[in-house]
Amino acid sequence: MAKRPNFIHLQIEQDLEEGKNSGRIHTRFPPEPNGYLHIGHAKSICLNFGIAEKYGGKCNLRFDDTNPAKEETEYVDSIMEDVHWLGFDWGDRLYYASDYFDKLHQFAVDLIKKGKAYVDDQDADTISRQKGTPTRPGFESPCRMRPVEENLRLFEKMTAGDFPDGSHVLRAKIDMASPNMHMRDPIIYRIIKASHHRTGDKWCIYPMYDFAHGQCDYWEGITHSVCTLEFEVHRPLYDWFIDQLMDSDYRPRQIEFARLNLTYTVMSKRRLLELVKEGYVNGWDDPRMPTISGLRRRGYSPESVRNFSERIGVTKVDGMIDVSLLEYSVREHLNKIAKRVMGVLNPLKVVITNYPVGETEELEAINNPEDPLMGTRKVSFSRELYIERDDFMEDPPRKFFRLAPGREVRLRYAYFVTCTEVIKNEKGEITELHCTYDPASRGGNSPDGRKVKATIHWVSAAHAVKAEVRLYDRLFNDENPTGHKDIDFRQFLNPESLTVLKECFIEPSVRKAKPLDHFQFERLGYFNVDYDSTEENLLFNRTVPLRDSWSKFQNGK
RNA sequence: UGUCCUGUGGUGUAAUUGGCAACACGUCUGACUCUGGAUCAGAAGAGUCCAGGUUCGAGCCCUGGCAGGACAACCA
Repeated sequence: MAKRPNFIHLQIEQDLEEGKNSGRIHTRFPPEPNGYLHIGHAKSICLNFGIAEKYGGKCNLRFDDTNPAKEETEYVDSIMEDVHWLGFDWGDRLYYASDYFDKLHQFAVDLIKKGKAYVDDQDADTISRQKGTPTRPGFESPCRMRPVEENLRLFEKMTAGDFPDGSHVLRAKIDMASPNMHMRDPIIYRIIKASHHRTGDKWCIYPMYDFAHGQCDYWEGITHSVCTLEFEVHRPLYDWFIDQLMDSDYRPRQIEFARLNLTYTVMSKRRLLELVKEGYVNGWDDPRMPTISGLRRRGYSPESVRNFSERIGVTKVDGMIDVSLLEYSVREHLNKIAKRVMGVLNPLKVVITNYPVGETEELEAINNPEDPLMGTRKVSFSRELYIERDDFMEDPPRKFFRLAPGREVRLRYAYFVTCTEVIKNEKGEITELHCTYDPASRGGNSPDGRKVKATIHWVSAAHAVKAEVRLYDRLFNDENPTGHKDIDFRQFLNPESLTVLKECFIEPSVRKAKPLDHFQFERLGYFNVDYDSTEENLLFNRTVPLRDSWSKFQNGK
């Protein structure tokens, strides 16, 4: 896909022109391992790794693991898997904020010695109240004037674990009257007596994110710290820390961009975690989840996610992207690569009354009309078939082109058939169709050149394999589930987001398919094989339906 | 009564030094088609948040408004 430069690229190019960092470009993707990555992170990953690729630079993967209470190894593993799946690699540059705990601690001690940090032993409420509000200045803590020696001693005791959680914090001494809340003597270290996923029980105190992030960037030689808009107001604080640290004119440049919002979805790890924990979905990788692992299981390809990221662009405008753009991106890619296959989701039996009993023949079908190199395959035809229930109407409206009593249609790659009889049960439900076929139309064309208005898909009843197919719809039925003041986002959960069809019949060529293999079920949509699928119990997920002007017409009526 | 950020078709992004507001998705036509898919051709849809100003000329520069968002976790 053609990549056009976004505003961050332009700023980087300007830095390059000015000869900053002697032409070096180094970015990083810094997730907190407290949940699975989602499509919004994909945007950031594509941006950061993309910048490195574009300018011949490097991109680090760094886990921001400064809060042992929320972080787990499971998340670390999933994040690495997802970044790789998207097609990016951090080489030997895998880092953790926890790699810098010693340096950070030393830096804190240095700040104390310089009189720029102090231990506060007031409770959280009091400290919070003293901070003021965005429109009112804060006032100074009585601990602010504590002598350096005492601060050093207290911080040492904090480090040694002599104090309980929450009893003491270390604060930077900046300006309680600053119009920027983040400069009002921010807390930089707090006591958390929890075991850390990497450092174990070595530490009782942990740096705050704000005290770690900028310094990690600095120590890693990051030239461009790309992050989301909400950190814009933190930038002066990060700069303040770097001011205390820097020994040359090198300083990472932070550039903020707008996080991704998608219609009909929620995009915060906290809420996604709630959906998982409360059982509204079946785990982080439920195909209805906007997580990278969910999209993967749903059948999205890495290419389609990357193309989507490219297409939406990068700006500072906090907007909302239409999911239809994401869906367009998968269809676009899958159309090129997915093998075509015939499958009947809601089967209706058809008997070809003039076809010999017990006979079977092989017909040739094209695997992908978009790509001749994908070749052809044989599909078996016989007297008893299944077609899609939706492809027959006993009393069709004007614009319905498919099968109806007395009407002739083409069975794809096979024959022209005409419906001669509709069989019903006592309840008046259609159970079976009788048709006749035209032997001269073998392969799908009639020698006399007569036309049919529709081609429908089918499978041979005797040859088809049974499969379970899961149809997914959007998880929420409101465009902006979290955008309503007094209504919880769960209220907008779509009760029909998952439809399980257990009696589907697919042509046998899919039997050996492996999990994650993509298919187009002709005329229906793109489907992929689920992780839980086996040769005996085939299981497909619908990635996205095909564009469908007939259903659009129907719904519009 | 703050600080910072952002306002361009329905949505998302472009517009070089100030020079006919462009592209994609979506929508609607039509062509073609053994997928009501894909493809191809075309159409509608904004005068750039508002008001002034500078200029031959402003989406872009200046002034003043308005609207939306972020910031008051010992979260990141």
